[in-house]
Amino acid sequence: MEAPGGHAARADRGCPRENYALQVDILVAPSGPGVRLTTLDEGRGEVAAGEVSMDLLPGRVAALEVDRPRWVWTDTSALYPELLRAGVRVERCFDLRLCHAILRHAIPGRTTAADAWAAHVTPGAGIDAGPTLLDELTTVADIDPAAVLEEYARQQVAVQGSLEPGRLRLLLAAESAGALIAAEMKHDGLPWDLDVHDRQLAAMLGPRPRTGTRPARLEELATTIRAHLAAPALNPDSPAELLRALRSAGIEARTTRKWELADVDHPVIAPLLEYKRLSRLLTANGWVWMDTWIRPPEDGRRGRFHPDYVPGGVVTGRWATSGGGALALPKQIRSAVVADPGWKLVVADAAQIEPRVLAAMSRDEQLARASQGADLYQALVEEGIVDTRAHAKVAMLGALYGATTGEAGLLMPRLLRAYPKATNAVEQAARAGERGEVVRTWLGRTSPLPSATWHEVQGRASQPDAEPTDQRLARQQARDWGRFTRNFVVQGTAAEWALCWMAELRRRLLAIADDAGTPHLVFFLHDEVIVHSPAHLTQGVEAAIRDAAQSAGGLLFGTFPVEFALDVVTVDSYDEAA
DNA sequence: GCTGCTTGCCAC
DNA sequence: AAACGTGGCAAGCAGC
Repeated sequence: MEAPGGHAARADRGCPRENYALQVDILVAPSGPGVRLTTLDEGRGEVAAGEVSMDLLPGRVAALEVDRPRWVWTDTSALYPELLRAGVRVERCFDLRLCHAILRHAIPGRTTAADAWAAHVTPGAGIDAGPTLLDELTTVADIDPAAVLEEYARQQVAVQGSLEPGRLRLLLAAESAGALIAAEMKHDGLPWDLDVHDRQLAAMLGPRPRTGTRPARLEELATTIRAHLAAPALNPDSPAELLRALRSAGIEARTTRKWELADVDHPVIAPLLEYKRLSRLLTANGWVWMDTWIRPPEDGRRGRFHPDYVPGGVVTGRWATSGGGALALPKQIRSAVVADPGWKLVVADAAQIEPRVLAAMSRDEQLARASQGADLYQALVEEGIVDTRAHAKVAMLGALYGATTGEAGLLMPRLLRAYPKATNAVEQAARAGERGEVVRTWLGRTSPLPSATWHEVQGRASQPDAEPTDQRLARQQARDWGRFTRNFVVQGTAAEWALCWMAELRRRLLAIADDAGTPHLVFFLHDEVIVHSPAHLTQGVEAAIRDAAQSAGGLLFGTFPVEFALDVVTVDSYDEAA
């Protein structure tokens, strides 16, 4: 059986440093019907090379993996799944496609300890001068081995020539580790109990209906809604129809959004909101979704949900997902995420990760002090900055997202006074964005430049004959981009911390394996992980998760005294986690 | 029938 | 009543 713990056994786990000093890279490049493997020594000289057919590749990789090389290949997502299917895993890789995407626009800006995160001008002054083979790449099949080696060398030079090669190297390593983890998580899948899911749906919607018909509960609600609105033919799923019907019933709604309707006093509102809630559940995670995305159980295991994780899929460096909507797994159906018999889920999420990251990257000692406890928001209350935890959260998120109005806007002066370094940091990033400049994360991922249209609008507004509407539009647009760059630096750095956390965790989990199996990552979402673990190993897993978080903090921010608090629980099903 | 846009809602 | 960042996705709907 293909256990998640199918890793090649190693005698010398847990002391990688010494071994990394003797780093050997093995280049994997398509060649004819198979691949060409080229072993490089530390001076990047070729020491061995050979062709291998695709069907023999997994065996060859497994054999070579004993020496713990770093696999250098163009695209983990294209190659690694096949190795995984053959039961072969690797410890380290360098993903040329992902690293290229980072380096392509990296700016060799001057950085200092105080403002290393901050914006640096020079649009277009990326490390590499022009497009390379990877820019036109749609498939890796046509790249010859020499071109792969050339790209690798280029990237090494780019890193070496940057002003923070250490940070960039860490980012590329983390990004590449993420690519391995993403493929492994897709391969292993998230344990899923189809019966629990079906019961949950039936309890809320009624039993599974024939294809193409509404479940009983939804049909009932639709009838009630039609009666209240005197609209016998109304399809509640059509916003346009619904809006017309609401209006003829005397309800002055602008849209049919739930938060707008929630304030309306009318007997149709309650059943309508209930309809929306259930309809969403049905269309997003109902029986069709179940049939499409859950692989049925086999020999003693539960079913599995296998979403595609897309490392680097979000501009900020967060992962995207594709298929099954794994980015928004509703709380309502998390009870269907159930560990296999004899196994547990260890669920961990980083508490208030973005404020903590902001404290570290801005070197704000005051905010770092607030990070010492488990609840940073509560610390703001205890420090007397705000009066309630809710206010602390609103104020902090407002600062990170660029809120100017409402409660967040009102609380902002207090935050400015209490944490000048942290608030300044995000303000600087926002100002840079408003000017159309590039900003960078702590490890050096750079924000995209605004579009040509954006610049045109700004240009038009600065003409002497500019209309007030032009100027208003330009100001609006500049602020929009400023909010984006403001959030970019923090969200992106938090994503870097999370990548390091996972990479460190993955390494530690391999050391926990025993005969029952290897605890392994089965889910990741921005600041949260789920590890599927044999029940008797969960204590070690919890410790590994905490250790990994501390290591990640150290890797990024050295000795700066910021804490990365976690909420960690061991449960049978995901809904039991807070 | 296909494609792309809009609306609305889920997650962090 | 969206304000305030990043995404994916389903259904409706207009246009080809």
